[in-house]
Amino acid sequence: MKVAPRARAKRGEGERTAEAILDAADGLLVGSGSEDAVSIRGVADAVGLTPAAIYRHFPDKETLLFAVCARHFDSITEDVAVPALESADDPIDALRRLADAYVRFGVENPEHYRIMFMRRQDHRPDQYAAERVLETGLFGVVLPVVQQGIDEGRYRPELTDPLMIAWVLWMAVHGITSAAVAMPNFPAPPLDVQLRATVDAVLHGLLAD
Amino acid sequence: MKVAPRARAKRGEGERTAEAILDAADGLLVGSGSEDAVSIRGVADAVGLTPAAIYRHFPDKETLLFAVCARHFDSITEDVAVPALESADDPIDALRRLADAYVRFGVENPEHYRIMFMRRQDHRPDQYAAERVLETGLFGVVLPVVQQGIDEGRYRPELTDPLMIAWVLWMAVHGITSAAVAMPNFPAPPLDVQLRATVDAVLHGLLAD
DNA sequence: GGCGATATGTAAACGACGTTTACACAGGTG
DNA sequence: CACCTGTGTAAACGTCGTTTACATATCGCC
Repeated sequence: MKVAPRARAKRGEGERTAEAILDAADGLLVGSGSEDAVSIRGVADAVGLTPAAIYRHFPDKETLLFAVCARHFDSITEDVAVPALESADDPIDALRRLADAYVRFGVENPEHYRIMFMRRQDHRPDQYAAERVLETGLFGVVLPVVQQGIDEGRYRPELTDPLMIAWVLWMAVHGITSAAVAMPNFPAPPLDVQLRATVDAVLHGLLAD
Repeated sequence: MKVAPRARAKRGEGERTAEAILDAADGLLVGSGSEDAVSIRGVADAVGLTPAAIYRHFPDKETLLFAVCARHFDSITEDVAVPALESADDPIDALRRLADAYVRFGVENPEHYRIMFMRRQDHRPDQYAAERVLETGLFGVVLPVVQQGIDEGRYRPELTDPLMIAWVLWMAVHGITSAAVAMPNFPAPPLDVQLRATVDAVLHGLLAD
């Protein structure tokens, strides 16, 4: 999808070009549903630049891909997590709604999810290391909710570490999401049934009787 | 790692060459720990053939990679699952041991695990479709164990579908394994602690009081 | 107002990759 | 013996990420 050459950006306007590159890359990623379809040359064509020009804005392809996904994932907090929290009755109901939102976001953006959470460590640019993933991974939102549940005495008394509780929950929804992303044609129970059963079981195990 | 040219196989001996190719590819995969390091040219060099000769034995690179991983995964049943079952006291203890073996196998063969369970559907050769994964995924071993637990009345009475129980368990261990494979440097609890907490919680949720 | 520094961009190439095509040859079968 | 087929090679194709050398426009500064 070649496009008319992009007008050269003025000095200091490079950030606009970088945004256009992100838009183009995201468009290719969403449109094709495959990371392989996003090539530097393809992005350059789509944005009206030369391949080499991409490297004025991103050090390599991995960083570009992660930047695309980070933008996508940033929206999950505002568009998905906050509404889920606001409509929840209590800190346990909130977790159920967050789990639902998380899985839905993952299967609706499968290639973004895979790039973010299912790649080799080596393919992860430094600035998207573990700490940052903790935020985009919704951990920052979930932890206070878990803490609130602890404070209200909702969990089994021996469970005092919010990180461990949040981790168990994340692993459960991440398992479902990554399996759905990697094996969408699997003869598995419907996604909502899976999720319901898993969250029920995990919460049953975590909550006080 | 170029090697002396391989003696031409006699008619009908092509299977030996295919095995040598699998060995070479597995060696590269294990040695490098990265799928990217396994190139058709590299495999050809390691086995003493020309790149084009690889295609006499495997239709494409994906199929070769999956064949390598399938061989690796076949060993999990014999070497890992069976011993775990034999040393178990009861069908619930068996599940704990299987979960342990599963996660350990995954983190010890991370690239094999990723290729098998964390790739795009499109990259999966037809013969390694969902049904086959059900076997290599230990489902064939787990299902009877779950059924036995149901028969013994160990699970909550409303849980009557062994597939759903097995699925919930698999999603939990798959979540842990795939997270460990994709993000080994994550500031997470130690793997055994995670696993213990998750399996405890899930089983607590699944089992009768 | 010119000048140099720098941000932005291009043209061309490099080396590696998966794969295909055309060809070669050996060995079992009729 | 002739032929088919399994096995293998040489050479090429097109694509990819990336680098290098070079161009040019714009801004701050004297």
